[in-house]
Amino acid sequence: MKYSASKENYLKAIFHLQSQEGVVTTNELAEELQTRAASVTDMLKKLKDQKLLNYERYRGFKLSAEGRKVAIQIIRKHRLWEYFLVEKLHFGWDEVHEIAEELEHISSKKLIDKLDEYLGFPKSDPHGDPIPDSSGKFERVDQVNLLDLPLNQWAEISGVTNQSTEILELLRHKNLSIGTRLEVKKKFSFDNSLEVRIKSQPSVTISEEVAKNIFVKYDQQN
Amino acid sequence: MKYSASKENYLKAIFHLQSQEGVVTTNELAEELQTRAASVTDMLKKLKDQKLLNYERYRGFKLSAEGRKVAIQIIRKHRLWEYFLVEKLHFGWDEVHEIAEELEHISSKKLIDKLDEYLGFPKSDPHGDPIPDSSGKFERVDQVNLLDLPLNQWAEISGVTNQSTEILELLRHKNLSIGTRLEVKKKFSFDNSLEVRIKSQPSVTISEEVAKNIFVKYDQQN
DNA sequence: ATGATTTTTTAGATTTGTCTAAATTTTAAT
DNA sequence: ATTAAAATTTAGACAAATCTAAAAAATCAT
Repeated sequence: MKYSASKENYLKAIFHLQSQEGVVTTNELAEELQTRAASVTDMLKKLKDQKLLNYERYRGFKLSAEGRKVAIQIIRKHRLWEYFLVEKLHFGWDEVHEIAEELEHISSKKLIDKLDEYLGFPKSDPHGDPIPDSSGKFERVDQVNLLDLPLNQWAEISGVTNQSTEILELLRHKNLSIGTRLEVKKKFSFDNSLEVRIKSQPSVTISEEVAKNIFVKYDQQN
Repeated sequence: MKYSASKENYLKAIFHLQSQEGVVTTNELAEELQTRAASVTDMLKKLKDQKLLNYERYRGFKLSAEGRKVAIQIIRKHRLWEYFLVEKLHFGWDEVHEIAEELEHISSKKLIDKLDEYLGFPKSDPHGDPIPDSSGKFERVDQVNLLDLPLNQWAEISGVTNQSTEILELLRHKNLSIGTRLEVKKKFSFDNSLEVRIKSQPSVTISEEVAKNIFVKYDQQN
């Protein structure tokens, strides 16, 4: 079965939202997709007709098994292309999201499997997110939000959720990227900002707004 | 400026047709794009409004300078992707056309320039067609149609125009591909079929229908 | 050169995905 | 338990790209 780019974007967005909230609402999805609630309702009906979605009007919705399968394949494509762009074409990891948004809709399954092989079956993309394998399985990484990292606990940045150019620019400026090891030295309860120390560098301040989007993995070494 | 995939396909098709005939007609283009003449007329008006086309009703049409520029960039993308698929992902050269038809509509200019660099600025694609450079210039290859190759003249296959799966399958079966050296041993005027000899292999027969689509370069060595 | 044929265009519909404005349903507050 | 507010859906419209059927223009054949 082949779906339009628009439908694929809906499925992907619902997948992301439901993994945070369980069930998704119309307004949430409209916000995520930068569109109007009425447009979302229209599309929900179509997705339901195609049995990609469990949806009762006014009741919220979540993907069907089939819808989930399709969404995961789109995510697989997105992340493999991002990996390709960074590792092979030497794009900065903050430049690749938009391009991958287009590439993820190329339909050939054979293409994506060959690309996967060519890249050496990578397990995570340049933002630290896991890449599903050909059958749709992917590792759940045990990452924790930077806001929840205990003081003086060394950890490694493993992912950034909000992939806007703006946040990525900010992180780059502060010398933070996937793989950077850091510890939280202080938390200010007034504005929930953090003071973060990077090995062998002066510490930097990070707002709650930014920290919310940073996920880290505990670091064994230290 | 960004154009829809559909418009890009029209521009590309017009480019190809006008390079053979000078001026293009509605029916020709409808045939090429497997659509109806009425649909073509509709689109011609839009392309004219966007100044991509010189078109007067009932009079035929050709690309404007701008339309030509856009078409060449699409062709550049198509051929670079084909090269990538064959050289890096190890697709057969007869499998890549369809996939490249999708990839050619990815919009990022930076992507395509980086891809070009990554591939080592190739001058021609796996079908032997020249790849325009970043500024739109490309080599005119001095190729001749196989039907026009004199008897007993060694030459090398440099291109195949009709890139349907069917013809490529047939060629593969007869051990013919880009780069194959051959000479025409006999021409049968009854059906314009050819008997062709490949170095160190028994000769094969090729119908006019197939030969029409094969272009060759004269071979110095022999 | 004029009537027949072919080509091209127009008119009007259809599909997909979107929108605004209005109506309906749910939820929240008193 | 009502009512006010918020969320969601429906109704109706629009743009892009396509289609069929009919009309108009160009070309061909005698």
